[in-house]
Amino acid sequence: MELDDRKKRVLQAIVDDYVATNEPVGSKSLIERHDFRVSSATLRNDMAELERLGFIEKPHTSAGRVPSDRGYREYVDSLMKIDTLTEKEQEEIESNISGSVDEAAELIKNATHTLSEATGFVSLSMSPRLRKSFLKQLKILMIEPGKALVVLVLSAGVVKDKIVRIPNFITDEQMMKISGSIEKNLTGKPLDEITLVTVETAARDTEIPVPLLKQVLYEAYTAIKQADQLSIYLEGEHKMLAYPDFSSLGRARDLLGTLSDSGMVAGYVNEMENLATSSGKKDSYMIRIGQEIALEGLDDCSFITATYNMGDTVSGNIGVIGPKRMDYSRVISKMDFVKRKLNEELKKLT
Amino acid sequence: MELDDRKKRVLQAIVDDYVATNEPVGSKSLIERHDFRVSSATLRNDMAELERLGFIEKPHTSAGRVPSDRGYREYVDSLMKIDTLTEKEQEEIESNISGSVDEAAELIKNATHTLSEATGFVSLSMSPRLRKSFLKQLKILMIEPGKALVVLVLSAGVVKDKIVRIPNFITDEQMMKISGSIEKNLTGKPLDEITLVTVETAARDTEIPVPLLKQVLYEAYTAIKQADQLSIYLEGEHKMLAYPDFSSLGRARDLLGTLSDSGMVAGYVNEMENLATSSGKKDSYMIRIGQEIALEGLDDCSFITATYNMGDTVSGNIGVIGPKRMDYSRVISKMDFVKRKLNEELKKLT
DNA sequence: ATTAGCACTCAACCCTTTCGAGTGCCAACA
DNA sequence: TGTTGGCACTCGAAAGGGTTGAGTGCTAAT
Repeated sequence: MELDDRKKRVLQAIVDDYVATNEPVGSKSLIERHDFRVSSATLRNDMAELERLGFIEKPHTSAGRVPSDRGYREYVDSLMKIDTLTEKEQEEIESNISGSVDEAAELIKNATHTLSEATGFVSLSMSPRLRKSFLKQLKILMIEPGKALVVLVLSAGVVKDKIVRIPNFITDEQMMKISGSIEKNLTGKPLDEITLVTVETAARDTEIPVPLLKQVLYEAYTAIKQADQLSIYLEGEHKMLAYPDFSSLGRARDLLGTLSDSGMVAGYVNEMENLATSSGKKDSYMIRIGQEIALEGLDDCSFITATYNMGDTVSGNIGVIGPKRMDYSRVISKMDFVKRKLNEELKKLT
Repeated sequence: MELDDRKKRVLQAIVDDYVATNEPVGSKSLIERHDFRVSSATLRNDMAELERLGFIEKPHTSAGRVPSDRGYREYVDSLMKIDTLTEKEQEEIESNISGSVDEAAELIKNATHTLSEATGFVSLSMSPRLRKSFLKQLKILMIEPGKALVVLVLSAGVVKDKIVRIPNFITDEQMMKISGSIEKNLTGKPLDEITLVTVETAARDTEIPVPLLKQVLYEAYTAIKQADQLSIYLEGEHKMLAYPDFSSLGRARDLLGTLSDSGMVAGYVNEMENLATSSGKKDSYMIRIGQEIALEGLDDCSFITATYNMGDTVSGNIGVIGPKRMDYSRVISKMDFVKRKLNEELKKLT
């Protein structure tokens, strides 16, 4: 069921035109805009065929054709050619991302912001998946009686901390001992190999009374687990309102409603990432179109993600959500460029 | 130019009805819904007068009346009666805010979330203004050569940290000395009294080579200043789309566009707070209506803020942004309750 | 000061008409 | 067999026109 050459061109032209004009495209206007050397009637036949195959559809009987999800899919998979950014576009992105930033989190935020600005769409980033990063330091600072700060330094230069409750009468010195022995025994271990048991055995030979010890260890453990938690950063939601695709209040509300549930979006991105990783087919970017996205209200959107890297074992995602009627080529090339720059900058931090 | 009694009642009724129905209210329907003991013609006269005075206006010649900004102002200033929350409402809020949370930031976020849920509007919180809080601890942790973590513990239990660059060859011991003497000399000082000079003099008598010292001190200083920076947290923007007041795409876009510029909103809130503080008239809450709000796109909104407290010297704001056609009484009482609960919980943390 | 009555206004709604881009299909053609 | 011109048909969008009804201001009487 391969499409013949002209049909491919027709589908490509339909997507291009529809993206550009937001009007269903008809056989006649196709002829006008493109140099097909055939008549409109011929195209009509081709279009009827494309419709039969499910690549395009008509909003109503007497309107032009519009690409279906499958049509877009075919387009991004084999028809579009990724274009390259102009010098100016590159510079613009570059100047926004680089800059003297000392924390990875901020850098990633910058990149996300830049991505949203550059594409005009919603952009997002997932915090790095730290479960494969390893512990470099663990300190517990006494803040006041009953309260301490657990500070974790992880590979890839990430620092996390958490305020925890501790027994009131524990001394500074005891705390040093505990954190010292946790640190000594767990340094170099990936986070996902650290369990409550590992923490407990790590601190076994400090001579602290067990009940005291237990609570501290438990809190240290939760601090470690918390560091491992994913978070998501979303930006530019309001930009979606500018696109006619969401000019119906209802659609816009559904969309923004879903996006506002950042936990849900994060879960979805994560799931997709896991799926892609485990299935082995790891492209440089990943596209979900329309109904392929298992999130309510995103039926008219496409969701494009890429993976950034921090060191060898740690990675996260950045992504863009826009109307599925988008200029995929531009968006992908921009995202790719942002990703590359981000990777470069992240490398500098380590 | 005091309004006579009946005119007050008329204005009040108009606001109430308009808030409830979102339809311009006419003399006849006023009579039906309220127990005025006069005829519609009389009300028409009153309404004409209220319009002349600028409290109400007509969308078009032959429609009913709608409160003007000034009308709402009069309403909130002297007509409305704040109602009390039902047990159930109270419980709902209470259960959402309390809970075992160890960090103030998280608590405030919870409160903001609750506020948005309870009102159905956009809610926001400003981070505590820490300039009046004082330094309790300052530690500098070496992370790796050239990189350190400055950890500040402030009064009111707030902890801030920042990764900074330091000279490569500085030793652990030297660092201890530096942070030790900064801490010793600055502990107890309010943040806003700490300047680069104070920091430098604080560490004067460590025997570290000056160039090294200078950079570390500078970084410590920036870390302190950064802790002092305000940030804002906004939630529930998408909820505004549910209100007919923003059913025009244009208005909705302007509104969400402005709200997405969180720096701008933060600046505005801060400015208002300063103004209120300096002018001395410190109410338990503060209302800005429609055009009174100096932010683009919020012409149809009202902006209500209150102040929460962390300890004696530190405070911040929580607030609600909703359509100006809102049930002020309910919103205010809810916000007030959230504020009180938040204050209670914050107290528990210290 | 209040009221009944009346003429007037104007957005909202509904109905109809017109318009035109686009379609499917067919018969003719290379 | 693929391509083409021609033609009848479809149907949403836009434009026009009439009706409705809630609401108003004004006036004269109470």
